[in-house]
Amino acid sequence: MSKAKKFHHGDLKRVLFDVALQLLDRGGAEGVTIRAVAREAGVSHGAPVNHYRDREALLTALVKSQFETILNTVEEGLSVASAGSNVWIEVFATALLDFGFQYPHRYKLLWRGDLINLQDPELSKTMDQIYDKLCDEIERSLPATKFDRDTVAVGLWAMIHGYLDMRLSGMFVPLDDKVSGKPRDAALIDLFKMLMPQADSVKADALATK
Amino acid sequence: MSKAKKFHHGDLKRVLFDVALQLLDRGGAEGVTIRAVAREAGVSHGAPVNHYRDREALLTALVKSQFETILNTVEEGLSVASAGSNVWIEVFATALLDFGFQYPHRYKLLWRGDLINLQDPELSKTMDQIYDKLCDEIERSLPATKFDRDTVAVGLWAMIHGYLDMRLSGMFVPLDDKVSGKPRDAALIDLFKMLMPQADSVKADALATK
DNA sequence: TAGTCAATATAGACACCGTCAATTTAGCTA
DNA sequence: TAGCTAAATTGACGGTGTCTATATTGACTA
Repeated sequence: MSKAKKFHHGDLKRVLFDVALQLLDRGGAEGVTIRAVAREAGVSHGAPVNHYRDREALLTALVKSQFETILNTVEEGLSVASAGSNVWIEVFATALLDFGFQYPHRYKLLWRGDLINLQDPELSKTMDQIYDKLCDEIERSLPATKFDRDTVAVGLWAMIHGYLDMRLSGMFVPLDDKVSGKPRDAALIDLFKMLMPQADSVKADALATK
Repeated sequence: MSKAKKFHHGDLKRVLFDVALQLLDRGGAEGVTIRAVAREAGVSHGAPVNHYRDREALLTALVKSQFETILNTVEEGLSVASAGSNVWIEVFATALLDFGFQYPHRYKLLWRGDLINLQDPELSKTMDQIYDKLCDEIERSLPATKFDRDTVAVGLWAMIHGYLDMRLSGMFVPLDDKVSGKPRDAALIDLFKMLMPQADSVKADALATK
């Protein structure tokens, strides 16, 4: 007999997870309270402790699953990218940007180190996998530059994350790039591509904005 | 007679502000509660409402003051920077990085759009002033590129903010750049400088493809 | 000097929250 | 069927923000 459908309310752990994700999308991390999740799941406020030790554990589970989603998106994108090109920049950037704009509250939660358990080994592992994928691609397309591949990896991730974070915090109004006419996020990707040395063709492509 | 030192506990508004900043540095935004601030100020939990409408107003006041500090640092740095050079990149980046590493909890609060009042006109004004300073410098040192100056401004700010945010969230371990031997944040500044025309041959070349 | 009054501070209440402890329930198994 | 154990309930505790009614203060006025 599977773990599911065993007790009073069936697979409560799954229900709690789904409800929590729903509440997150609706009202942000602030709205994901143990009591609200229990209420929404039709269960007493003390029930969740049997499945998630505390609020931190619940939020950590949410974050873990979302990083796994992002990892999958990145892996899928890279699997169809041609080697040697710097399509990986777009793959990685759009994976984050699309996710962030589609699920702003989920994205914000990813970086709430004060609410989740950063020591969770599964969480670290998933994050490392994403980072390693990024580094692998840099290594392949940037054999030797004056920059450490980690610096390029951190630089790209930082720029994308910073842009998303500021946008999702409502800190500034997004306008299109006045030169290329592209949305700002696309212009930022082009900007970053300029840092890639061997990409004369790519650079030309990036700059050939009409 | 000034507003200060007028009632029961003297300039309570000032005391509340100072205590709140202290609590912020100690325990992050989570630790800045109306009741804790009142307790620390030796006053009843209902007293603060006379000076800050609610918690959001108190936190917004903190954020406002910190952005003003950053603006001052940027202005001072720019006042001694030679025109036409790329020094503004360092001035802007180090203003944020130094502030963030010195006061991590203050920095994190700056971007907690869910805790503060983003509509506050004084707050928007200070943020706009910082952004405009940045754009002015870009305009002066990058007369004509394929990129909108706003894209360069957003790109720099996003990269610095993203790096700081990830570092302060405890999301990754900082290592030195293996090529230059510099700390990662310094390497990121160098990375960004490559986008500026008068620095290296690579980007001058790229920009020449206009 | 006595009186007025608005600004300020207090104290209590309410509805939340997370978490803990004691208790009851449900489902499996021996 | 009896017993065992995981799961769920219930109630409590201390914390939070914010709202009320009440009391105090201090500055100005008559």
